[in-house]
Amino acid sequence: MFVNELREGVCKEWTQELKTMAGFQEPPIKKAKNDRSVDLNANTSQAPTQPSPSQAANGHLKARDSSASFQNLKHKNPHKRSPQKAKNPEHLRNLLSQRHALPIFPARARLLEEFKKHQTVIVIGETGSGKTTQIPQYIHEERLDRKGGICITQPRRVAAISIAKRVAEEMDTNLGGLVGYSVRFEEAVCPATKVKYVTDGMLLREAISDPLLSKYSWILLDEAHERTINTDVLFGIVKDAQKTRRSTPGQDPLRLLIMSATMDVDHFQPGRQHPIEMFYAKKQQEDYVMATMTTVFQIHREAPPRHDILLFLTGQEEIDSVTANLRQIAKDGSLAECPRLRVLPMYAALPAHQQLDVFRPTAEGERKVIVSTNIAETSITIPGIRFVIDCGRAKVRTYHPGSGFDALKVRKISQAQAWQRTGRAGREASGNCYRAYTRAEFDAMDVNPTPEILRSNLSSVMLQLLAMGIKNVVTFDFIDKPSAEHLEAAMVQLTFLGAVVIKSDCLELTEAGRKMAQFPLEPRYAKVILSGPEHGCTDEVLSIISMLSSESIFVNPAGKKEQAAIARRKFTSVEGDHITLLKVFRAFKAAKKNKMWCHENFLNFRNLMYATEVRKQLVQVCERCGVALTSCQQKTDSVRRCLATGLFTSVAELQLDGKYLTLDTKQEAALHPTSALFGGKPAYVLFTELVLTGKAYMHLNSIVDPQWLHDIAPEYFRKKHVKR
DNA sequence: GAGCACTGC
Repeated sequence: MFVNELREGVCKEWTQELKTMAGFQEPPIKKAKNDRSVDLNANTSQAPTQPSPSQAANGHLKARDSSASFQNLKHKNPHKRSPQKAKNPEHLRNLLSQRHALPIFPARARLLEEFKKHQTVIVIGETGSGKTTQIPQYIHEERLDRKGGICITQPRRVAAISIAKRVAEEMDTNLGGLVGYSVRFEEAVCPATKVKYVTDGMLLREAISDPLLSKYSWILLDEAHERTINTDVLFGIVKDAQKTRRSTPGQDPLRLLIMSATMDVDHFQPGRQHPIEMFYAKKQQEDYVMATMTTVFQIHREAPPRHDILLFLTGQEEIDSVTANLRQIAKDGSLAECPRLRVLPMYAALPAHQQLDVFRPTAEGERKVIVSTNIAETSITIPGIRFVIDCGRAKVRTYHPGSGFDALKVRKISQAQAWQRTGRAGREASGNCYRAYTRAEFDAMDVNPTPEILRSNLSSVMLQLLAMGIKNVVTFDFIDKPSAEHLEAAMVQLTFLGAVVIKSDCLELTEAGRKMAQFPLEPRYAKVILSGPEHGCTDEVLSIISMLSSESIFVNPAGKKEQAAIARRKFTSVEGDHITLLKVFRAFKAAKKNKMWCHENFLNFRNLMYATEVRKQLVQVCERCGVALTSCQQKTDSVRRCLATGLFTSVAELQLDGKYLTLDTKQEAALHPTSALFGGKPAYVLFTELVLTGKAYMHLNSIVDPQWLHDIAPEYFRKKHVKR
């Protein structure tokens, strides 16, 4: 490709809109309320976090943050003081004045009044308004928590921990005393804990053993706008518990606060955001990759050096090819007058040192162009960006119940994501954002991304709901109801696994199902563990499933592919990937969990340590459920047989033409090139995951014996005409 | 012969 082609490119005309996007005299972005209409029952009200009459009339308020003290709370704990210093009266006075300066403070009395009047209250205010740290304290100060504690959920672990630390400090108590937290693998609580910050997943676990959440008199679901699958499910659970407690004599009422931020203010906070000029494509672009590349050079010709560009594209392949093209074109003579162009790719699979390259400051007379996936949308912040170019698309993983596929497809992003990308241009100074789509296309985008619960396999959710005593999952109060097909598929899977039986049109949990729900795992993996004693290999399957719960174990550094392949061969098993993982785990243990050993063997130390933690927890659940910890040592075919008890609906059969068809839904599928079985042609393979990318690939596969399949589920496999 | 990105129990 040549510069001339780009000069004549399709996207050189832009319409300019929204002169300044983030001025904050007026909220710059007019959007629909970000939270979905939350079903308000009769005794529900919406309380503003600031008693401004005009905004109160609007039903909710976008509080403005005048103090910057909380803004980075999510990312780091800003209080690295010694505990002794907390007793320092001056420090305490300082903390108190900070609390009083928060936007939420003037609304304190009004909020408490609403809390006393209504059992469910929705509080909308931006991050930094103080709702997460202050509201629990207000409730405690008013002694409204006498009959039970306050539990505040967070979608992320770090947030739960760091906010608990801050609140303990403000309340001048030790963390783990009056104020505590509880996340997986880590907690700081005691019987006297009244204010507890937890991850949403943690509270969901708690609800399995105590569906009425009887320890608490207050549940605060924070960051509800993020619509994580756990917060969504909790919403229904808590409402259910509230109803039951209300109608049960002797039960204390359960009070529910839904706390949500609106995306616009949340992501464009004063002090963190400079004005951004917006540009839309004048007409619809046929080739968005080409359009964005054209724009790079338009900017490059005009903008001063060190005004860096962040270009959002969808995936690794696209990014690598665009990076190569841009580097090639940058050598063109007509660009001699321009700053030197440094083009850098950015995506999760990139080796760590290459990822770090994007953070290196731009040199004098140079310009950086970062070509990134949506990893740069939220997860990382790159300094120096003055221009954002947005292709308007991203890859989204969606589960398809009909075929059992997880599809990884390029889709239009939502308006909320588009604004998130835009915001990346104005972190340090005023910036510009070029959208490679028209204003009309933008308007046609969804306001928010599809909630996770509508894109997921629901078998875990359904098992959890049943374990909490929710009889009819179909009538459960979902904020967004999953389709009948999704619910049906989960029901079928749970039936196959022997977790439920259908009795008089209702699902009933079996004894095995009740045990399966105890495991923090997908039901099919829990089933494998329950089958452990029968096959004498609990120990082995625990290791394998812990490894499957972890991120990738193998490291593939660029330039050392050969050595990595040699190292990997030591662990590779002809039986497949599961036994390969088992061999790695055993070797890791034998090497005494040594970091250097991992490095030498191209294994990811952190992820192996994580697997070790998961395994420890699973062992505890086994002990609690009476699952015997048997071991088969070298009899690895028992291990594979055991795996098949939970994964038997994920089997593919070799056809005469050398391709594989899944037995369940007759989909064509191929062994993934990273599989230990790749290149071989076993008659039957068991796969862990089926992902549709270029084509349908089976990930993490093992050889299975068809006879085992008939032993495990005779009727199912007779129908599938599997030869023994 | 191929890998969107997170989070969580």
